[in-house]
Amino acid sequence: MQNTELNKKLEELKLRCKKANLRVTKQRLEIYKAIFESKAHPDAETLYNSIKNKVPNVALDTVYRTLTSLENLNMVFRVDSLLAKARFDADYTPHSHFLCTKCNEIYDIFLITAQDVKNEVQKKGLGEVVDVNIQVRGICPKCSGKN
Amino acid sequence: MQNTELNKKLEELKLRCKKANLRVTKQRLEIYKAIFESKAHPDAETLYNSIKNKVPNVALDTVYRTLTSLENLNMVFRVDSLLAKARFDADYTPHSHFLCTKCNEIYDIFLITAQDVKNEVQKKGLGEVVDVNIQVRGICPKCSGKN
DNA sequence: TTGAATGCAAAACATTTGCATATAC
DNA sequence: GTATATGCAAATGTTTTGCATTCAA
Repeated sequence: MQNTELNKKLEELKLRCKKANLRVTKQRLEIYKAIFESKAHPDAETLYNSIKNKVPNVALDTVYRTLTSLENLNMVFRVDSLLAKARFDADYTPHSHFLCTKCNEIYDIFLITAQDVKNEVQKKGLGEVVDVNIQVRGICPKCSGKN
Repeated sequence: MQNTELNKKLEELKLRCKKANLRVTKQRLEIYKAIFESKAHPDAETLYNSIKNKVPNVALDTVYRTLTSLENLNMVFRVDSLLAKARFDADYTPHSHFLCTKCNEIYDIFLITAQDVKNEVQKKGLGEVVDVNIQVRGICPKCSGKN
């Protein structure tokens, strides 16, 4: 019995598809497998190329649509930020950002941990730190009340 | 004497322009002012609209070019990630990402602080946390050696 | 059978680039 | 005067959408 971990995940994916009334398609399974098996945090086009041999006629837009559904099923997530556009800041006092998924607002939050992260990365020799970007996604107090 | 803080910053901007052999233009000053004065982390189009009345003929691409130069001068920075494309991950074990600015590689790094951030945000009532995204930008050990 | 997923083509959107003109120095 | 920045237009690159067809349930 090989790939137990992957097989477990694939069963989980099938289960979640069923719960969400989504169909289990070859494309969804192959795209998920490709992400699971890669350590390179692939983008849509990379995934498209890596599954072409298994799903010859697959289209790039199917990859995009599949990524969105896998994301909604909480089977994959994006490594970059959720923001569609670049947004800018001139405030260099160390702070983090709270991105509200409801109102799309970005709030500055001040945490004690940004410097800690920098220290920890340096100390562990993981790389030379230029800056630390802590993004917290969630629902802000204003939106919490609303339905 | 009003706007001392802003004026200081504008002087700093002029100084850095001179050092970098960049010209001090009305567009650069106005775009910087608009970012400095806004708490909303504006995007390029928002900035474009907010300076139109002061620089009537300004073009959107000038805003983009100016944002790039302000970024290079370390007068502003982007709130979202540096990644041009969305990249995906299927690994839900709590981890952070080290983005190397040289090789463009994304490395998983395991820090003790992700959970701390979540706890701190919840405790302070800043919002309901869905997930914490810690991105560290820098230069990875592999690239550190190279020129 | 039937509604959801796919493939194809075209559109949408943010961002970038080429080039002639305007402008800071 | 000269090199850089700008404005305009067109291009680029990623992602999304409309629609007819295919396919999982």
